[in-house]
Amino acid sequence: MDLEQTLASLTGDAIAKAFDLESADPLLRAADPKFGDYQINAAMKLARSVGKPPREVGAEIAEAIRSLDAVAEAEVAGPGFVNVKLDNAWLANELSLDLKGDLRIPKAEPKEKIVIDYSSPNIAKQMHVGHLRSTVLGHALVQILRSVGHEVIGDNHLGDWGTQFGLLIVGLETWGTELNVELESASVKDLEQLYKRASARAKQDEEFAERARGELAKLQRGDEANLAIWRRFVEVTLKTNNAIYERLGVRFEETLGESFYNEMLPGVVEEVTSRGLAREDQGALCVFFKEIDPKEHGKPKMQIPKRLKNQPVILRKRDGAATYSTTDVATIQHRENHFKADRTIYVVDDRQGLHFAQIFALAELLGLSIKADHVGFGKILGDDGTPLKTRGGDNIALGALLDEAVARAKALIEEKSNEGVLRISADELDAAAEIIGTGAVKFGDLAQNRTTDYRFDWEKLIAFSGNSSPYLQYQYARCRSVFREAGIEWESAPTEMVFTEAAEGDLARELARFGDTVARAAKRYEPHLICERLYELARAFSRFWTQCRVLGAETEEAKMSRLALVALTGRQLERGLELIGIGVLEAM
RNA sequence: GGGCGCUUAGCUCAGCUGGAUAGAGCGUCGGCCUCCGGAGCCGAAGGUCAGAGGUUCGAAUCCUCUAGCGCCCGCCA
Repeated sequence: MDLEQTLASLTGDAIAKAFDLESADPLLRAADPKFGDYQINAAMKLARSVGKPPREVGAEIAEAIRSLDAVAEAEVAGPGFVNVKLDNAWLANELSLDLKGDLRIPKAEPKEKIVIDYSSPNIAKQMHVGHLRSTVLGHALVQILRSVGHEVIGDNHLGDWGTQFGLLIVGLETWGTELNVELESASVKDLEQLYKRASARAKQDEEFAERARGELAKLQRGDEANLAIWRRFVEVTLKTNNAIYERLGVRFEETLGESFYNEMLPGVVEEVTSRGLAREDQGALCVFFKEIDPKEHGKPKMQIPKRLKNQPVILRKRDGAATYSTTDVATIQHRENHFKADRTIYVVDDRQGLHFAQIFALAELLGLSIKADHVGFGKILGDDGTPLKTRGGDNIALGALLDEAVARAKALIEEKSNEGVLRISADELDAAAEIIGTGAVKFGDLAQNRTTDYRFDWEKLIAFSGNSSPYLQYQYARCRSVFREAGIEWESAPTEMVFTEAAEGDLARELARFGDTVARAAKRYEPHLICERLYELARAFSRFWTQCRVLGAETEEAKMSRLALVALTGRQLERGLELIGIGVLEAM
């Protein structure tokens, strides 16, 4: 259900009617529980225009909304706050509808077609922690936006074209035999080693660098031999990455790397130039935003952001090669023209903020109407507050990171199983560890506000207590366990509810907020809101669990009602975790 | 030099369009297992929200300035 939207509209109408207004914003806010469930703060704002003291206005608002079915109590307090307590019977009915109606997540209006650009690893390099946030966040956003009704295309914009391939080809020629690396059997790790070596050599050895540039040029001209090598690089990298995507439960609708846009680049350059948006400078073709007047490009209302004025965008280097800016312009055009997308979202770290601001401004000047958002995020830091690396200073491979998470999960599951706290048998151990371990990594990442850097901490992640995914998975397993105990199918849970105990009402109030949270997470691109919601829900459930007997309830009606609460809790935990890409276990 | 961002409890972090006494987790201290799963529940201690001004009935939140830290800025992506 969409509790907040429903309440806001019900109370807003009531207020408008009471004060004879066209419409009114109730300024509805979730309240501190000691004051009620929600509070309406419109009285302070309305007081002036109505010409009455705020408290008096508040009293009238309280009076006006008291008759609503959804409202059990409404009282004015303090300077004019109106504290609202929800009606249990109304709430029970709404939650019952949620249970029958697949949670009734509110749909976004209008429905849009959205291309989400995420993960985007480079070819011939292992995926590392640097790709974790983009992959996990992007995947979560795909599912969240889909759940509110959008049509979403996930696109893996591979770094599969560029200068590294010249170096790789020459590196392979030079050290392939020595390092026992053959094209047919090379692993991504091998390629990464080759690249490092070649890159270092090129910095000191001009002749070597020149050879690399030569091979690159051949590749870019479409030389068959080099293309074959390049294809092999792509193939082996994708195969390795797919194993990781599989573990993460990530699937892309499209994998259109930079190379895909290659043949469109001259057209982009031509178009930008012919529209008078670019000019040559020091041999490079550049866009100088400070010289552009949007009015002359049919964009009278457009403001060029201040941050774009001081540096140009380079579309073509002195050597004639296009840059990633050009590719990104081609990409955004393709998303509008080919996919007919209404919106495109780039899940790429914050450091590229300026780049995307440039691309979006350029796209607008070129007359594109697609909406574009850069969903940036901060860095993952180690214990010492610097970007997370291995002791040797290398990036930590994503596969290795997941392995460690799973190993740590496994050790802890074994320990807890021995203590009798968990009931995971030996033959379920590996599968459970995989779900719990990878889930913990994802949750640890997604639970953070994406815009800030965060400190990666195994202890916190795998401690399995507090705000963590294992805690949520555990509460879910409890939900399922009651039904097994009761001998009732999980799918055919009772749906009618009656609340008598405080803990039931408290849990119901948490359950009522699920839809609003998903809607907000979708609107703001913030999966951490879902993490927060699920954690609040799980805590309320756990309190309910200690205070209310389910199977041992006093009456049959109470038992059925509590089973319904348990079922709805379980469904929200499962769906919420699914939205952020985390699996559950029926028992653990 | 220009631009973007950050600064909240001992530590790690939430805090939405401005609302009442700023919240969690971890850690610390103290309670709770005749009862459906204790990875649990209840409670306590712990804060000049970096600092100074301003707007407002009301500011952690909006504006300005200052300090500290981080990141970005023409031929890498």
